[in-house]
Amino acid sequence: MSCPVCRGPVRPSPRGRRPVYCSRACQARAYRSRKNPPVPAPAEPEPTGRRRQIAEAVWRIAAERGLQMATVREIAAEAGVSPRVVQYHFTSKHQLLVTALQILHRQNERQARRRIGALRDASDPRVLLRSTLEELLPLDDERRASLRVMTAYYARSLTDPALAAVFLPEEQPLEDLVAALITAAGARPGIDVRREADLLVSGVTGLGMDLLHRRRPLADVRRTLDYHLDRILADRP
Amino acid sequence: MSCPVCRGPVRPSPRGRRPVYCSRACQARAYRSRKNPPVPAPAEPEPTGRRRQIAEAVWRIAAERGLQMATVREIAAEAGVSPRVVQYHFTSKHQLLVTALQILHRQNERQARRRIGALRDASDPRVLLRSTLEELLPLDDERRASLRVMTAYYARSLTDPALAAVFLPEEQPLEDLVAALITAAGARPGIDVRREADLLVSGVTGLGMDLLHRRRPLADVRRTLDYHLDRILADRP
DNA sequence: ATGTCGTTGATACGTTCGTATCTCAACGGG
DNA sequence: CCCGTTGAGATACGAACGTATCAACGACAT
Repeated sequence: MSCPVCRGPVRPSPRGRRPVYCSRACQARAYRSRKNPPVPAPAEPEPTGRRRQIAEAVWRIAAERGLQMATVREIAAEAGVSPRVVQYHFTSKHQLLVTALQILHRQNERQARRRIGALRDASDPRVLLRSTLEELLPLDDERRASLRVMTAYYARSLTDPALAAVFLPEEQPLEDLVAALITAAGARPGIDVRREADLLVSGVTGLGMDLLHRRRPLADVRRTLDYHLDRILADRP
Repeated sequence: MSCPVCRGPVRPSPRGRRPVYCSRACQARAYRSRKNPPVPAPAEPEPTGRRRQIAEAVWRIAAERGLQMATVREIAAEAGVSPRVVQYHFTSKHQLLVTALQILHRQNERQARRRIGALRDASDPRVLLRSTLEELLPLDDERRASLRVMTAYYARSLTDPALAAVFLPEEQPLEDLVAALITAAGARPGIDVRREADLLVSGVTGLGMDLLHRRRPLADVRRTLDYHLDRILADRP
């Protein structure tokens, strides 16, 4: 209950943390003597990805336990920080949720572009189209988790304009891309590329949700997809 | 090469034409649904009274403000009863949410059957098929609200086995119905009815979600649906 | 040596949550 | 007439929620 430097009395504060030192001078002196005998330096691996680190905690909680379990205290524990740190880096919980969705949204887009871009040179347009569509399916743990998070956010966005704004602004670049890929791969005569792209994209979305629920085996989805690609695309020589 | 009825494997025959169905029973079932498309009895009426009154309050709150706003006190206020009454008629909040989902699920099915059944006599199979698919779209306030509620529940069911159990147990009667309706309306040669039904149902589900978000105009969805029905079904005389 | 600034720790505040408890009115059969 | 059962009101309780407050910290500048 006394100042560890000058042994003098410490005035208690009416609120918040109890003071340790009796004055700013004693605090500085304690700091200096603590630093002079230098410790090997614990070396922090984290530069300052605090906001991202916290956002990732939101994703994990939302994917595993649902968005309603993403409380400030849970998020902080999952991120390995104190609740105060969450509070500091995001002005409110709502803003945190919106930001976490924005980051995930951008990352998904970048990830998909990267994966598809890797195939662009080496393979034929049909493989490219198929990969683009499969990008929407929960084919590995990462995409499954991401799809679960996006699903939770989608439901909440129906009653939260700030979240809806993250989903909406773009005007259907995915459908455009799929339509372009169909054209590039060569459509059979009589095929309306736009309408086929519309049903393919929304259909793969729906099939992905069935996969999440395990309401349908993956092989079945693959077979359905193959059938429709065969149907739409002209035979290769 | 699987049975279009039960999806099981088909044993090839040593003589003659390759079998399409895995058993005589499946062949007969396909014939029956081809001749007389399903849409069975209107089923039993829903329970009335306090429990239903409270369940409806849950739906309204979930549709308008989201499932996370459905607290016991809010539900009671929306239903016009005291919180104690909610507590009395449902042992816990979780059981209330599950029950509300079950009732809505059954009601949706009954409603769809009724609406489709009304068309059964007067119109041709193509109209029947189209109406069945449009039943999944938010075409009026009632269906829009219902779809919003079901979407919220779907998201939560990913992390709640009791809710998932309401969605899962049935083995794809909707896809079966659509497949039967396609067969009844007359498919073009080369069409795989099963695969078409799969993509149609999941596609309409995805398009319905786009409609909820207003990410896509209704006329666009209607045109996409028309295109695919034209593509699948043989021309009528 | 002290000041500044971005960051974090510990705790407090006021509210709302789901649920439990206690109470009473109405009713029907013995 | 008593008494057990059913339905519902009023209120309490402990936990968890989002957020607020302020001292302490560590790096750097002066």
